[in-house]
Amino acid sequence: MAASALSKVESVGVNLSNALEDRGLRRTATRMTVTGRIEQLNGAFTAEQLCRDLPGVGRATVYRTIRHLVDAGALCKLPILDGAPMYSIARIEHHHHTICSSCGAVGEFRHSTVERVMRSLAKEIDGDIVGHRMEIFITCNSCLAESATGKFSVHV
Amino acid sequence: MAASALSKVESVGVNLSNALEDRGLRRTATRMTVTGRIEQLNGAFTAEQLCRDLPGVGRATVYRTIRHLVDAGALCKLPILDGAPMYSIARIEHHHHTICSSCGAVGEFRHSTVERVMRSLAKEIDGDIVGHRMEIFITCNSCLAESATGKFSVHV
DNA sequence: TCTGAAACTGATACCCGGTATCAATAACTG
DNA sequence: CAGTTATTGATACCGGGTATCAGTTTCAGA
Ligand SMILES: [Zn+2]
Ligand SMILES: [Zn+2]
Ligand SMILES: [Zn+2]
Ligand SMILES: [Zn+2]
Repeated sequence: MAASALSKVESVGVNLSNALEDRGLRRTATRMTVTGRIEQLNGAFTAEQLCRDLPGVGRATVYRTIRHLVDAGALCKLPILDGAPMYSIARIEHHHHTICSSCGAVGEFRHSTVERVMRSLAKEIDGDIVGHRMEIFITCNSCLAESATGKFSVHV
Repeated sequence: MAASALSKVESVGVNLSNALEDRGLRRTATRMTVTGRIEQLNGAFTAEQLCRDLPGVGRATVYRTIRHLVDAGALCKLPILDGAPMYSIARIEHHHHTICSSCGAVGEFRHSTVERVMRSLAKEIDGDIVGHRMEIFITCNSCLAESATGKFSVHV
């Protein structure tokens, strides 16, 4: 049988504090607290959310740690129109996001056809393609149940 | 001959002040100044840029007018990771953006294959798809010439 | 044309997310 | 252990954007 073009993003065992260490940063207790919390969360989060979850850690440190992780490629940063960016653990693989327009829940997916199309675009776009980003706005199943009102704006 | 899957976004004659009037807003001199300036600019712009261009118009009014235009669907708002969102006149058609990672220049395009793929994704994604967004990061031709350093970050 | 209600404007203060500063502290090195 | 360097977090600050609100403009109706 043909494999589906859509595939889940594998939850590769990423170790965030190793990612920091690999950048020459020290493995401190505070950083372990932050990375530990991020690893506990299963899904996307905002910086403020992390601050709330870790009242014992200074705001600056939370933001700095997130920035380090993004720089290390261990977190991906997802721009949210009209809102703070969200972060999620970046598995090694390239992927895209689904965002529930109602509750803001973020999911990840890969789709081989999408990537093939992107590749084929290269011939037709002016300039050198250096990357791309794609988000699919959805109403997630749990929100469908409650048929909530839109909270995130959508670029249709 | 077969039409290319890629097409330029038509520069439909959009009248921004009409768009405001259609929402029940008054056609004031200040608003004409703002919409006039936006129509002069050919391409994407930031709110601050518009404020600079129109020192005679209050910041609040510039931001309010932009918001009205976005609400009216006459401007599209493009999230820029690590930067202020950019706006461009929203032709009626659905489209996507190219962003030069080096200079920030924004272009628009449509690609029928992309839309077909998005449509086909509907079967495989959990929840109801309500929209999508896609940006292609490029190094534009003029930047290629100067091989400038990256300024905008890219979600690879 | 006058008049009052409603809309608009812009100076201001404020909010929010995020960052620079910097003195105090912790972590390494030898 | 002592010196050096990295880290931390309180604080002040910054940029983008919005709420407020008094003064001005618009406009429908008399
Ligand atoms: Zn939802
Ligand atoms: Zn992709
Ligand atoms: Zn460029
Ligand atoms: Zn599309």
